[in-house]
Amino acid sequence: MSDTGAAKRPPTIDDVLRLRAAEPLPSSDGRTEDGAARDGAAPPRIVEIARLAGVSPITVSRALRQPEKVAEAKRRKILEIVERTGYATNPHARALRSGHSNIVAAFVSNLQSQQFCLAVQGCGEVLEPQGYQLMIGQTSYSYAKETTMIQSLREMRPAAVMFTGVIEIEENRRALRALGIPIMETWAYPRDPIDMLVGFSNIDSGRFAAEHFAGRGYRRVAFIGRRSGRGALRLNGFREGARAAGLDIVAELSVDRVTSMVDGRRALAELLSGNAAIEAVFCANDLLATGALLEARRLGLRLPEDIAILGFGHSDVAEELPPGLTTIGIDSRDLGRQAGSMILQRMRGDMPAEPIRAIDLTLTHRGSS
Amino acid sequence: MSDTGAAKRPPTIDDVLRLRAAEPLPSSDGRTEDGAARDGAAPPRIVEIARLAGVSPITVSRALRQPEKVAEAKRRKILEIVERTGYATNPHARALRSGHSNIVAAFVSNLQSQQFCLAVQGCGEVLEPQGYQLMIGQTSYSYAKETTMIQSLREMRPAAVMFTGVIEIEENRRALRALGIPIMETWAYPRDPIDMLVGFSNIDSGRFAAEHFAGRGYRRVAFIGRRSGRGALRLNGFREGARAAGLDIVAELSVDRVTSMVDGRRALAELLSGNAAIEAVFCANDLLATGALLEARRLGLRLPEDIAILGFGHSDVAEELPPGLTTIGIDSRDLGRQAGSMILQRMRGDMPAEPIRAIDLTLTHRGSS
DNA sequence: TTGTAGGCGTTATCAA
DNA sequence: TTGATAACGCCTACAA
Repeated sequence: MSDTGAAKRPPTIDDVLRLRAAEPLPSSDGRTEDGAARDGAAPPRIVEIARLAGVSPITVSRALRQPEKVAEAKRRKILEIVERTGYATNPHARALRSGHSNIVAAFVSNLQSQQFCLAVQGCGEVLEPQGYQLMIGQTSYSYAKETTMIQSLREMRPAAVMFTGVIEIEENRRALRALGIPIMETWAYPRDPIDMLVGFSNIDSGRFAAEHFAGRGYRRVAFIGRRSGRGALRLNGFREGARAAGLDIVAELSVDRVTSMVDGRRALAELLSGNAAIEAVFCANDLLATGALLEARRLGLRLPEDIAILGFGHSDVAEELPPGLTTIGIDSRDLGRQAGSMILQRMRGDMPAEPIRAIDLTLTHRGSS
Repeated sequence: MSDTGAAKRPPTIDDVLRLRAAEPLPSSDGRTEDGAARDGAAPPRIVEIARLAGVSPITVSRALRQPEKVAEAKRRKILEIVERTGYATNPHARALRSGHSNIVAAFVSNLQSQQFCLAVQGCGEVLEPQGYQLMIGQTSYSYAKETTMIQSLREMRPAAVMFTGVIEIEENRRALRALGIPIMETWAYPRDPIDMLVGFSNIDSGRFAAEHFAGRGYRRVAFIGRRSGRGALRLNGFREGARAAGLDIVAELSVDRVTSMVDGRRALAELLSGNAAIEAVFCANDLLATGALLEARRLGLRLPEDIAILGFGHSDVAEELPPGLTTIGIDSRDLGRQAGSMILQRMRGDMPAEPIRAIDLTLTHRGSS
């Protein structure tokens, strides 16, 4: 049925042919007298701008790329014509000749993660006004896919690459380095990033969690999370912090899947079915923590009196679920913005004074702990 | 602090210079004897493949693009060499010469929407294995941004464009049509899509909601949602359905912002503070519905006895929040996949028999209604 | 400060 | 079925 309220309309042959009819070229060069292109006409080329300005094409190119090298009056005239005609450089011709495009490749581990998307958005906010286009790809946490995508970069010739994560495979690290362009890694704090980094220590976040529990007077604590990747780092930090603060980690529950809250529900149920009396649980991410929180409420437990729950990720649902989830995390959009501006600086040829930046971890305290 | 546990390390000059050292070219043409490129070497070109195969470049090009036009033996040899050397066509040279790239532009209204991201993912799943790259942009529900991005397409020369929405501005519709490439609109069911459509009727979803309420025996119903865009369509359908089923719409609450659950909380609170006794509320999206559900529980209301709540969007949180949110929606990933395969068909030059496809709306019944 | 010459890597066109 | 030729639009290198 149609949104206009009419009965469902079978597509007519007109629908099918409409596109074919779209491109009549009324005048010889498809352009009005002032050089502005009309719909359906080929966009203006640099030679056209040059002709209108009475200069050579290379001068137009310079007026756009290195304005300081073109005489004031000419530059103004050229830019005015560019504006009027809506001229835009053909990015493919530029990439072909100059060897690099205006595309910045951004790889997220998972498009479903609000935090990763926020980081990419932040990065785009900085880069897009400068004429760069973000090309977003999803690695799906798969090394194979990561490798394929990194290989495809050789031909794409992006101006820079950014990841919501760090690259661990040495071969991929080498391939990226060999591109000779700015590479940004994020979301961790490795000893030796490929090129640039805006990250935070996952180990610290575990320590932070332990310290928080200690400060609130909990002694018998537990961990839920993955035993690989970032989860493992958070666990290591949690252990360290617990030892330092004299806490007992009475249980560590490893989950393989972290795809929905159900995984967190199950994990908490399993944890509670053990013998150890648990006062507080640190969940390595908010999806697990949210599931755990819901399960605790379903079981009629009071939070935080019967059990305290702490998550990681600053997810927005966390705020709304009574009694509110306490969560450790970063400002992902800010991470993206910082990454974007460092990338920008590098693309302009400057080396940032600090190619490695740390983002602050913060704890948002709510009712669950 | 570092994830390796070491103390925070100030970046050394090595960090800064590492990238500079990345590209030594040990042999004259930076390539091993079998033609395979090494890290840091320029990737092989089509002439190199042609030389190795003892044919002309154009034959290599044909072997890749129109294999049926190349003799069996030659084709096999060429493809074997392509495989061995890791040759990949330079996309910029191809785009420059042929006039179209392998990029498919995908515009989402909002990257934070899981449903939109799912649709884009589904589309990518179909297109990427065929060698197309998805370039994702965010319009932020802004006409200005939409217009800018559409203009930039003229130069990007994508192979196709997809939107999680429909284009309303006539100028943008014309600009898109003038690109002469497949255009895919989604998420609604307008009378006259630009080119292709995989959509569903937002009006129908409102009718569906009213019918559901009628079937469950609710009489006094209400609506929460935006008065513009899709929200307005859902309201129209809800009104129609209510009239047909003999329901009383005792309140229609318009919200301007739908950015967090808080908006839904507030809306329900406001609704309940009115005089009308309300039995059931249809919320135009799940974010609002989730907020409303939480608010109802906070107020100690029983769902669905004291108040029934119905959402739209099949969001995943909806499942987990007790007593479970009843929600109308579509399979977004499937929408994306269908869109992708129609786009693919068009890019290959075939016209799909049905350029307009309807996606089924389904209702997932849970405890809230 | 401006311009000339030429080529980036591929594919359209036409000829054989 | 294959190849020669030229051109896509721009920018690097060099010259004036």
